[in-house]
Amino acid sequence: MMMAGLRERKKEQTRRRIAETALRLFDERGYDAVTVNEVAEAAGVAKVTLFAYFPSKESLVLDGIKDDTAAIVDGREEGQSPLDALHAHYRETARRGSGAIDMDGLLLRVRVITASPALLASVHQARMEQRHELAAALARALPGRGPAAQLMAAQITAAVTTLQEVFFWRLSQGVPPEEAARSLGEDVELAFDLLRHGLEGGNHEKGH
Amino acid sequence: MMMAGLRERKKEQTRRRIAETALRLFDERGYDAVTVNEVAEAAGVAKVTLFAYFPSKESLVLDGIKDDTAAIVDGREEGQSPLDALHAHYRETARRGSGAIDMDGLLLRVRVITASPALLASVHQARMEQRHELAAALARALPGRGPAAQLMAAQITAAVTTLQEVFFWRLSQGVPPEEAARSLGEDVELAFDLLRHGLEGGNHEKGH
DNA sequence: AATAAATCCATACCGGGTTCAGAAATGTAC
DNA sequence: GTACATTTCTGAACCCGGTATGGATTTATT
Repeated sequence: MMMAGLRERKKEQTRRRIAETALRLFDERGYDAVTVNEVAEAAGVAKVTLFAYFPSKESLVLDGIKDDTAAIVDGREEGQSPLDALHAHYRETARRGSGAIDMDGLLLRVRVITASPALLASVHQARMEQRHELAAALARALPGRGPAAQLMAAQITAAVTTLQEVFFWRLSQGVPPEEAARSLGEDVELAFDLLRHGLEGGNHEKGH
Repeated sequence: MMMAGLRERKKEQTRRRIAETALRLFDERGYDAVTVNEVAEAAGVAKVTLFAYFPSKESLVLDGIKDDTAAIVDGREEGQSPLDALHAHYRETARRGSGAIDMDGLLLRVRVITASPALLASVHQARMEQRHELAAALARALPGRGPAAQLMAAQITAAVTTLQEVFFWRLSQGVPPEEAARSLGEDVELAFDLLRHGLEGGNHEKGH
């Protein structure tokens, strides 16, 4: 009859316990200084069990941090340009931003990530894959020549990435979430203005 | 009297032997499937010795593949904008391109790299560092607000990266080097046009 | 030939990650 | 509640990349 499974509840519980233990230890002593054996022991499971729940040490931190730009492009409304769709999405994200998700957990994660070169490398790797998917989506959206889509995807991904970085950098500097969210709103407009009209186009105080 | 060092010659020779052996094995059987022990053995040295010459397995392939955009910006002529300096540099690179360096060795390296997720991740990591340096250089060059410099650095790095990728992709598809170099020249102009005037500015056939 | 310095190597070790055989827990049937 | 199948967990051994160490070999100088 399979009635909501007690097994599955325990599994989820164990999974959360492992992830939380790991994040706490990483924050206390640094990602690289904590071994997965310690995490497993502190969480009360065996190393093998830990790796049954998480495929790698990195995934203990990076579980579900994606930002699927390709899906946004693919799912845009008829007649809307890819750039407009992305602009609308990130404008909306910035507006929601402040109160929506739990800032504390997120900020903890970001703190752990930015403190570890290994995790940063992994994040970057994920972004590369995302960029390739976006390039494919753009090529679908505007079937012109290849290199243009790749160049656009690269620049868009770079801009979005930088928005995230600047946002979290502000938060880590102690800027209160509401103000950081407001600045993010401004940065989104700046970023898409740069994307649309170029680095030497507008009023963003650049000489010659 | 130190007469040109026989020691140093032997060292260089050993170093080359290790690197060439590694590249050959990686190309034959794949980077991940070859252990450094095998490389060391095939090159006739001990594992420890290999790591005395190269700091990591990756560096056997990625030795000296950087592309220092920050230095180009810092070393530009008086009155020249950062973007112009970079544009001139890559235009020149594309012109020289074809005959200058040994395409075969380079192409072999690129083939090995693109076939290995681990190496790709490492390349990407290096680019991230390069991007941060470029952001610092841009902030020095045009002391405006912070986020703009970071956004510009991100977009420029993304464009340059994509130029390389498209170039090597063409080569790997069998396009003859001279033609690939010519296409690279065109792509350089396209990329900097996009950078200067934006993704929806010019004549690069984008509809919406 | 003697000596100082550089180079090399065997071995043992560490941490991340996997494999495997079985122990423990859970679900099901009687 | 007992018996059995299935899932989950575990300890131990192992692989690979990388480091530490102490000694052996080669090279350069006198």
